[in-house]
Amino acid sequence: MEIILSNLKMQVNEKIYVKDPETSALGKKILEQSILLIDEIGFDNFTFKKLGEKIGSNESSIYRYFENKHKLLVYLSSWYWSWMEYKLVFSTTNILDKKEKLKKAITIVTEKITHDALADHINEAILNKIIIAEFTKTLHTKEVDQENKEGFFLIYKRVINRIVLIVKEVNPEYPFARSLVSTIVEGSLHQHFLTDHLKTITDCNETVTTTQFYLNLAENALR
Amino acid sequence: MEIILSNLKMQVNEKIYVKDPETSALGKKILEQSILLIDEIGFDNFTFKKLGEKIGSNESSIYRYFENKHKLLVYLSSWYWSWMEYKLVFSTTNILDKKEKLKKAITIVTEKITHDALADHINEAILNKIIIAEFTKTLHTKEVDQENKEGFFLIYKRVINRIVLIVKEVNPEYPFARSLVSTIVEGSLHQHFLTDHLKTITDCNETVTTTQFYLNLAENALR
DNA sequence: CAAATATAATAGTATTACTATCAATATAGA
DNA sequence: TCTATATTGATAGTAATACTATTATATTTG
Repeated sequence: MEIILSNLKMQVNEKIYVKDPETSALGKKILEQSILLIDEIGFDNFTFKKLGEKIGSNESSIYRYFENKHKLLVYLSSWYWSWMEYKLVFSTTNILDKKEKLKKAITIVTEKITHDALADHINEAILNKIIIAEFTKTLHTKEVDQENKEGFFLIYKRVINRIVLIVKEVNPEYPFARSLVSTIVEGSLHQHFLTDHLKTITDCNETVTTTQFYLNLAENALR
Repeated sequence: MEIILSNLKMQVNEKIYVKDPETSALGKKILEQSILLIDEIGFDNFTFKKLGEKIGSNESSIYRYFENKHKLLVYLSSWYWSWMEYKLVFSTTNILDKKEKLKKAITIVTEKITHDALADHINEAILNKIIIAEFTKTLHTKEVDQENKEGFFLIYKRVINRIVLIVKEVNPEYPFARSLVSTIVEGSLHQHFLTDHLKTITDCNETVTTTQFYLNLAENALR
């Protein structure tokens, strides 16, 4: 997987950026360091000025890549879900047993990422932390319908619909495949968040994992 | 229920506000009109200046009730979950059958609110819309641990833990009661959001409801 | 009626979220 | 290698945001 992924460029909708950050050293630096800075101070306190200082670049240079910080977060999220899609496709294609295939898929999307490091300038473990803490903000805006039309969330939706297909293979009669999968994908981010911050309303921790909870939930739902 | 609730003051942690908005006409106007304005323009575009203009009051007067707009959103959320707790307790106390009790509880927390109007200055249907669109933002901040310590999310957690108790009555062996309930409560807000904005990744709509999906999910999980 | 309290009006600061302009530098092509 | 072009950096500036402080004016209460 490492060989394949390190040669692949994650696909991100062109409308998200002004200039493709993967095409220059500065662009890659923006991606790399914005992940670290958002993780450090949180997306709400994150500004292009602070990022400029961190990378020794001017604020105005960053604006040449992204219109605003929201679009940067949408970009990072798209990158993340594109990466997730590769992991998903790669790990499930050769599994013949349908139930095993679904198990693998659920494991991939619900696991906490701890040490993957396939693209040199993107730290996937920290990006996963950002997705857990901030992904919801990419959707919860007044512009969501417009941005959805423009395809900003295509990859995210495609990841979900790929798993929906696997669910339908396991149980074609189950009437809530899409809601089940979107609940698992979004819910697992939420459970990770609760494990980190509101432990009294989750059972997930180091020993009982989010993955176990959702494997159990899906298995019971599709029986 | 109407008589009881209209005489009850929802409990909200004192640390959330500077001055209790329920104690004055201006305070109530702030609550009433902030709900309408946040629904109209979205929380990100909402400012105390705009709210001041809307209610014919000065920005500085609003700051005497709430330190900032984040605390106002936390207040509105607490009010909402406090109201939800009353509905929950009131509707489930006299149900003896455990499964029926759980069904009722899940129905209460997953239903879309369309016409309740119990507190004269708070429009619960619009508040429910705000909770669907914006509640996640009260939790996803860098200050979440500090604010959790100060009790900002107590009522929300209490609502979840009340339902957890009912789940445990239905099936004491089930090992994921807290995660199941937090998934249902948060997930149903998410499914409502998807129904409104990303229809391709949900099965919930006017005919197949979010409530039906979660009733089915919980029933299968606890079998 | 006086005292206390609440609200309004005004002004001011620091930060944010940009945009515009121009100079410096790197790069790529002829 | 020279030159044109693209890229980045530096500076400046604007409008809006997120407040704080002060003082004046109502309003309530004792």
